[in-house]
Amino acid sequence: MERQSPRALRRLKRIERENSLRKLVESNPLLTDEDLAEMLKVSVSTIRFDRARLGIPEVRERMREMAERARSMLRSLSPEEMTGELIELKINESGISVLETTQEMAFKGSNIIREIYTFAQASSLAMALIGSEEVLIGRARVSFKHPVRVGDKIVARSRVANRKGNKFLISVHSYVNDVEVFVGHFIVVSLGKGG
Amino acid sequence: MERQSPRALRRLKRIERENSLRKLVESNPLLTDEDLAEMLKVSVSTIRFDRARLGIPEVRERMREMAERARSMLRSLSPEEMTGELIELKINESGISVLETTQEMAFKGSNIIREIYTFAQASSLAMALIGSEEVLIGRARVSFKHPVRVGDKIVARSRVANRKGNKFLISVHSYVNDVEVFVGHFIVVSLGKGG
DNA sequence: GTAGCTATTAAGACTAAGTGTTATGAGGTG
DNA sequence: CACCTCATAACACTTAGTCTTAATAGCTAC
Repeated sequence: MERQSPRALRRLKRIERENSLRKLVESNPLLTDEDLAEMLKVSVSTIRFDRARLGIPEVRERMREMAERARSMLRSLSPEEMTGELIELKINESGISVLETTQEMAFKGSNIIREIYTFAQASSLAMALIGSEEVLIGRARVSFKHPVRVGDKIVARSRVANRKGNKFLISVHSYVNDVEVFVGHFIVVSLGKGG
Repeated sequence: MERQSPRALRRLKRIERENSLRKLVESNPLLTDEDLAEMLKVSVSTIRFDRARLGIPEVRERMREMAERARSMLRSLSPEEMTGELIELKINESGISVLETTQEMAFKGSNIIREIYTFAQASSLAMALIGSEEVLIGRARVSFKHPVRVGDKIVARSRVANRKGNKFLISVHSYVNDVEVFVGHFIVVSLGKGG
C-alpha cells in the first residue's frame, strides 16, 4: 500500500476532491464557487479549474436550469395539474375532466403512467361534483382496466349515482381513445354546507 | 369619456404597463429587464424604475427563489417522495413504509392531506412487495377511515394475503399514531419474471 | 411664456459571480 | 539542473443587475 509515489498521491487527492465537488454540487446546485472553496478547503481558483475540468457550469447556469426544469415539472406534478382539467361540470350531477399525460407521470424507465394519476384525476373529479368546499373520500372501489401510456389523453366521465344525506356514490369511467382504462366508484362525504 | 386630462392619461398608461409587467413576470419569472423592455416597448431604465416601484426583485433573485422552492417542492411532490420511505421489505411477504406529510400535500387552504397521498403510499408499497420490475395494479378497494393532517406521519403496513399465479392480493393498513386512517386491498399483477 | 411637474430615458459608478488567460510558486521527479 | 503537476494568484472581461444623478419631452399653472 506504500508503493504510491507522492506525485500519484497528489493526483489522487485532486481526484478525490473532484468527486466531492461533484457530489456537493449535485446535492445542492445553489452553492457558489466561494462556498465550495470554503467547504473543500481550497482556493476559489482551484474550484474554477476543477469545475472546468468536470464540465460543471457556473452557479447561475445551474440555477437557471433548475428554475426552468422546475417550471415544467411543477406544472405536471402540482396537485392542480395532476388532476386534469375540468371541461364540464354539473354540480351534484355529472362532470368530465381531461388529463394529458407526460413522461414525469410514468414509471421510471417506462412509458406506462403510474396508476396514481388515473386515480387522482378520477377522485378529484368525483370530489368536484359536490358543490361544497369540505369534501372527503370515504371509500373507493377502483379497477385499472388497461395501462395508460405517456402522451395518452385520459377523459374521465363521472356522475352521481346515488345520494343518501351527505354521502354521495359517484362513478367514474375513464377512457383513452374510447378504450376504457379505468372504472371507479367513490363514496364522497360532504362536510360543509352547500352540498 | 373624454374628460381625462393628458396628464392623467399618461399616468394611466404607466399603471397599465405596470400591470402588464407584473403579469409577465409572474407568468415567466426568468425574463430579464432587457426582455421585458423589448416586450413593453420601453427602455430598460423604465423597467428598472417600474420594478423598484412594484417591489419586483431582479431576475437572479427570482431565479434563486424558484430554484429553492423547486428543491423543496420537487422533494415532496416527486413520485419518489410522495410514496413514502420503505423501511422494511420482505419480498412477496410484507413491508412497511412511512410518509411524512407536508403542507404541499394538503388541500388548498386546509391542513387535511389529500387522499391521493395516502393512496399513493399504499399502492406503491403494495407494488414494492412484488419482486418484479414490471408490476401493475389491477383493482383496489380502499377505505379512508380518518382524515390525515399536515405533519402526521403515516405508517403503512402491508402483506401479501393471497397469490394466484401472477396475481397478488395485497392488503395495506395505514396508521397515524396507532389510529387506523386507511385500509386498502390491492390486486397487483406481475408481468415480468422474478415475481 | 416661463417655471414646474411627471414620465421616460440616459449616464456613471458599483456589485456578484462568474469567464478565460496567463503568470507564479511549491513539491517532487528524471 | 531543468521539468512537471498542482494549487494559487492576477488581470481583463461579462451579465444583469444595483443606486444615484442628470437630461429631456410634454404638458400645466400662473
